[in-house]
Amino acid sequence: MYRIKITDMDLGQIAKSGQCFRMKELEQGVWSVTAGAGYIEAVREEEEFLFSCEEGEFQTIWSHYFDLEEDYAGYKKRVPSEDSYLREAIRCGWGVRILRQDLWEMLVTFIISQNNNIPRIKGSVKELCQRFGMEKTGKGLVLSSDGRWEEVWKSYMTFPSPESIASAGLSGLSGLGLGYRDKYILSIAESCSGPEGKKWLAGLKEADYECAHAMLLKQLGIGKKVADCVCLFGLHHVGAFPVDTHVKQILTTYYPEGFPLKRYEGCAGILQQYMFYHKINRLAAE
DNA sequence: AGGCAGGCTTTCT
DNA sequence: AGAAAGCCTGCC
Repeated sequence: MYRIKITDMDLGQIAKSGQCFRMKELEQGVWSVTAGAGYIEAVREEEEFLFSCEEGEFQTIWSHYFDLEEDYAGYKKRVPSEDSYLREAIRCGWGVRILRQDLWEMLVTFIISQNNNIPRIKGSVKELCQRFGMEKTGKGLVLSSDGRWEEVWKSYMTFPSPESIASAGLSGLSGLGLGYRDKYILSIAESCSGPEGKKWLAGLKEADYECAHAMLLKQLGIGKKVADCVCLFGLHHVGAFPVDTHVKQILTTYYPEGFPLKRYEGCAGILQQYMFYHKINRLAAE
């Protein structure tokens, strides 16, 4: 186990921020996270977090995954008090961070997300992993009878590879609740399969934001919005600013003169996450 | 060329 | 019924 103090992070808020669809609360504030890198569970203990891994693994994998190198307090300071809407959104979603998730997984999940609702997206992603992922074991946390946290082995499903989805074919993708998006998923799986696919993914990672966005737009089923989500959540181009139906409503309501993208250059995507979180969680939180 | 209407699967509110 | 982290096609 590893204990560490982390500021500007709340796992419940991250789970409800619409950027990841496989995080879940097990019990008593214990969160399970399945990433390309593996599996971990975490719980908050006042100022600190307790993770179900050793320090070495945390430093090499999870510190990066939770984006701990980034200064979120610094991002927040860039929003002036005059911008009362964004100040309120940040107050509401103070613990949201942009996770460093797997690029391939972000491609699939954000294609699924189009014209869709979050419960259904989660269902499709879960079914996809159940059907085509691999079963692995990783360490989790349990509270022992004397009130101490202990590590236990748990089993989890990995996110399926491009090849496993591609070989399933269209018929293999039925019953997952993908709807008309099934052909988009098959297409992106084919694009990412084999040596050619690996090369394309590697090139995407190398590219800057403009170039990556253009590469993504060439894929079937990826438009401007999904491309921006992949740039933001899969490539960590935090200047990307996905405009979906919720953000569109926010912009017309609070920024009728236009959102000051210039002022927030280089961090618009992070602010977009606070806005999105506030929009879909404000009612439940009040 | 660039913009717009209509259609698309299915679930949730 | 209308909306949901939209995109594709065909038409102008």
